[in-house]
Amino acid sequence: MLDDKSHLQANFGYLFEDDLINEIQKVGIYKTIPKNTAIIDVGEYIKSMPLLLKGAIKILREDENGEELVLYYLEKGDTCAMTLSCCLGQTKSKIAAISETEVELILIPKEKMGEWLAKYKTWQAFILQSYHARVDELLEAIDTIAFLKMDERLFKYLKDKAMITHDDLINTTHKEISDDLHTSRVVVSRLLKKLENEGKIKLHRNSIKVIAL
DNA sequence: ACATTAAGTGATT
DNA sequence: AATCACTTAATGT
Repeated sequence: MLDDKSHLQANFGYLFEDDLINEIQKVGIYKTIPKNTAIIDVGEYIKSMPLLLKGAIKILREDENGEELVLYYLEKGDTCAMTLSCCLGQTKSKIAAISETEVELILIPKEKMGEWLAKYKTWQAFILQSYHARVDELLEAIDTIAFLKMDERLFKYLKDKAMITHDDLINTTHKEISDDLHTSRVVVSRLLKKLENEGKIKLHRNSIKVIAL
């Protein structure tokens, strides 16, 4: 097993005091999750809150038919705002989460949430800041859907994806992209072709190289 | 060689 | 921008 204390300190040490770090280490459950794994599904009850140490998680809205739409990504140092409201309100999750890369995280039992809010100022600040950041990202997602045309959305999607994986070579299919953007594969293929002709990307089977970052 | 899956394209709404 | 219908290309068995 890896030394999770040092991981914790590296990612959250500048935010939390030692006491809190120690307590997190004591009650938190350290987990490694492989790439492309469902972490939370719509309708599930959430029993613990994740602190992301490494990797990226895709957060998406999903309806009962499995129709989906990507909202935003979580990266290291983040936590999921939905779990905050779910933990406090005891409601079912209204979003789904899938690991985009291999992910390392620490699960905090939900009982500790409220306790730490009162006990540690740094925890309170972290939760508030995190909530704020997620709301901002949600607004950005809404703007993207409402004001950007499909071709712009697609290019933004590719850039975001390259960003979070730190790799300009994206391994995915047109079908997967169309699912994430909630459009059809044919549309994605056409627009990707256009982007390639504009010299912004290079297409291969099962992968896309982003050129204009 | 054949089947399967990914990607490209014209035509229509 | 979505859908249909079809083609072509790549890959697995």
